Amino acid sequence: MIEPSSSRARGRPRKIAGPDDLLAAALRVFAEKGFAAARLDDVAREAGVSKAALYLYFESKQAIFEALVRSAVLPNIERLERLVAEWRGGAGALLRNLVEAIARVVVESEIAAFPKLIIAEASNFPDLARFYRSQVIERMLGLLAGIVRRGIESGEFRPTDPHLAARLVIAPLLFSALWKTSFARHDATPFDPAPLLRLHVDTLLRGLA
Amino acid sequence: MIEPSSSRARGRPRKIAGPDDLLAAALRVFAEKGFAAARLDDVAREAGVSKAALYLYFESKQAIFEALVRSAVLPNIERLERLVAEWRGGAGALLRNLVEAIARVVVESEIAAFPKLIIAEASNFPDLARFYRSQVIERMLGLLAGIVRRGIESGEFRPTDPHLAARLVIAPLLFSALWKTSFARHDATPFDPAPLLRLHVDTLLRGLA
Amino acid sequence: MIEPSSSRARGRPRKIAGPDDLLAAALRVFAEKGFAAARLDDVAREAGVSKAALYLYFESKQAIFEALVRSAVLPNIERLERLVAEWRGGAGALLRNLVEAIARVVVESEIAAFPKLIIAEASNFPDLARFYRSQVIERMLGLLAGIVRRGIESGEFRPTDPHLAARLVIAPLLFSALWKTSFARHDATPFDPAPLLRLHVDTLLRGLA
Amino acid sequence: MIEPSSSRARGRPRKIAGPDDLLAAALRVFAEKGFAAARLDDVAREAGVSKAALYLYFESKQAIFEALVRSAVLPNIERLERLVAEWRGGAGALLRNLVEAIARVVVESEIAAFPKLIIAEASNFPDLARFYRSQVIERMLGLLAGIVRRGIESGEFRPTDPHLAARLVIAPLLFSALWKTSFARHDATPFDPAPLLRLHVDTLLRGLA
DNA sequence: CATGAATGAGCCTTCATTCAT
DNA sequence: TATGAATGAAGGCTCATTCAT
Repeated sequence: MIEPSSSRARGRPRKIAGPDDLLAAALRVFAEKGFAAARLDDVAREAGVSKAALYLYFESKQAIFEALVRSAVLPNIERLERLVAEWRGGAGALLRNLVEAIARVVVESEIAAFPKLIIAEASNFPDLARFYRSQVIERMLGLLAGIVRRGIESGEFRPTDPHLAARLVIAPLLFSALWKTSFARHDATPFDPAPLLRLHVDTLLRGLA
Repeated sequence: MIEPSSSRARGRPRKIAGPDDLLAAALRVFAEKGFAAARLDDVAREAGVSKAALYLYFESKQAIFEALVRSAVLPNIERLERLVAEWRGGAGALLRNLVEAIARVVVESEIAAFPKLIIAEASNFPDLARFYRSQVIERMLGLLAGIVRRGIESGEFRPTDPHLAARLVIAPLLFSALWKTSFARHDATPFDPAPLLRLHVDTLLRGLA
Repeated sequence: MIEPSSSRARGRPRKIAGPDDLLAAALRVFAEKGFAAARLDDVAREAGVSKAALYLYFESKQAIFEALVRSAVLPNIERLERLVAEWRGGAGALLRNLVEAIARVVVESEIAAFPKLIIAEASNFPDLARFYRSQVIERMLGLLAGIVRRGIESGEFRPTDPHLAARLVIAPLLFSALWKTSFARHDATPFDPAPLLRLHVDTLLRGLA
Repeated sequence: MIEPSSSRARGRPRKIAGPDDLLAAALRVFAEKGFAAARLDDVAREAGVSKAALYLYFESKQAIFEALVRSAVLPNIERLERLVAEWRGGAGALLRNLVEAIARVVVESEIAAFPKLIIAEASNFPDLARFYRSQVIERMLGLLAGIVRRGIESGEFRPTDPHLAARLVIAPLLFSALWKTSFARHDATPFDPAPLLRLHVDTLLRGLA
């Protein structure tokens, strides 16, 4: 998870920048410029360290990018998987809950920038794209497909292909994340995906019923 | 529209490369690498001309990118607007038709690369992002919102916010386009968004009914 | 052979720098600083071109070094081999002639810098060292060993190991080349290996007799 | 002399690294890479200390190099001068003895790397080159010239320029040292200059007789 | 004494852009 | 119109050197 010093001891004020802070800075710069257009000068300045300091923790610019992706996604996926595993209730309500949970992350954290970054650089970093696809996308789609399947088995949903339905669940979330990172910047009113996602869940649940 | 020499005079076949060919080559390279990582060497080689020749038609790399975006989107938007204007029938059937029309373009042409490019470079080229948003996104969303509004007025759809519903229509199309350009590359089976989009329209129309 | 424009058409004044000129400049700078301490800025300035121009002809700094070594040695070796092949006379006189020929090259050309460069960088560029050893050193030692063997067979020389004797012939020549490139620079009187090499041949021929 | 802690107080074994150990490590690294390509990281690791520790004893990388040269050569020169001063016998036998003594050092110690280092860096460190030339080369040549002069005066040698003859004595020794440090590395059989140097002395003494 | 962490300066390399032909 | 050749302006990366502990 990319939060400043999230792995540091609580309560003890930190003086120096650790790898997590560097990754947090890198995320901000990469999210802004994209990987190729981002300059390590900017990442270093954003982190408050010298450019050379980046090389104390990472082998190369590409290694920073890879560490960023690898470090930021798993905790969130795992949180969602826990939410699903512990759920006691109907499939529809779970879907609604999941979408709201994801929406909160999209709104509040910088994580919304990852889809943009992955999409932009997938063909330049095929290994990373494969990693992200298997560790994030497929796991999340699998999670959603499982919920849909449960809903079908319980009679809550009509029979459909759960894997396709999972993509239908995701699509407006992805839309919101991309909109936030790419277009919302210049809007007068702050970006709020909540109404869209409420309508999304309402409509989808009706559609699947 | 990015087709080799599509805007050239009919009847007089050309051998040498014109601006449209250069843009077609640029689209292929930009789609593959992204704007920043793309080299004009590659664009020139892809177009079969010298690197200097690019500067006979365009002021700069950025100008190529802008001309690319500006040239490629309007014809398609206009085609869709014509399709909608000429439609005689229900709103649901029109939505289904529109989604299918867009899906065909996504599958068959290189146009599917534009969303990726725009999303990736929106913050580096705010003017271009604004242009794309107003000329493509807003027009398309407006089109769809109009259809939804018509459906609501005719009683075909339940009352919803047409602008939000329009985004729900778009989201799986965007998902398909991005999947094609970023992840489908390494799949064994060729990418086919048709089943997903069929389920999408089915579910959405049920959900909006 | 590293001579400005040696491969250019005679009589037509050249305007632009070709690879040979770049190598000639590189030799001067590498000879002065050594490979690692040499800056491509210096090579470029010495050649009168921009630093980027070096990359029109060579892949990297190392490639320049390798091309330099590979291009400069063969013509000279071949000249010596021709001299030996065409020799009609005694082994001793041939040795004296060879040493004088080499001495002239050492004095007049920049080639004397190669031993220093190879010796300094042999362990950093093992492939290049192997190339130089097999294409220059071994060939030259073979040439000399052959002459010594001829001298022994003709009774001109006493029996000795020709390969060792060849090294004895070379050693003062190497000494002279290294002295020129490393120590003679700061001497008041210009460096002249002739007296040393005269004594060398005199003494060696007496010693081998 | 570069031996671990050779100048330390006798009887008190030390565990931590002193300046002599650092110089010994520096010699190994410089001999391998050359001065410019050697990294202080490597020197520190070779010495088993931190990179910062080098700066407790030396002002700079260049200072290490200079201390290395200054410390390593004088003891050996003095040993040779003592050997010569104490010699009771003919000039030829003394020469043979000297060459053998030097050959042993070349084979057994790392000192053989100095000629390579000095030759490679002479133009980058003119002061050091001057120091080495006056304190090592000139003294050694003077020593040898003195022996030759004695041999001429005693009638053992024919009249020649003693200074030139001294260079003839040195040349194959230099050749051996350079061969060891630059080319012998990749040979299957270990490098042994003894046969060459035996033939050298034999031939030279005959030649001077 | 000793070091881990940090950095300023500099170098190799790339690439969008220009220009003479 | 078209290009091969050339370059200025960075950017990634390295490394000798410093400093707080």
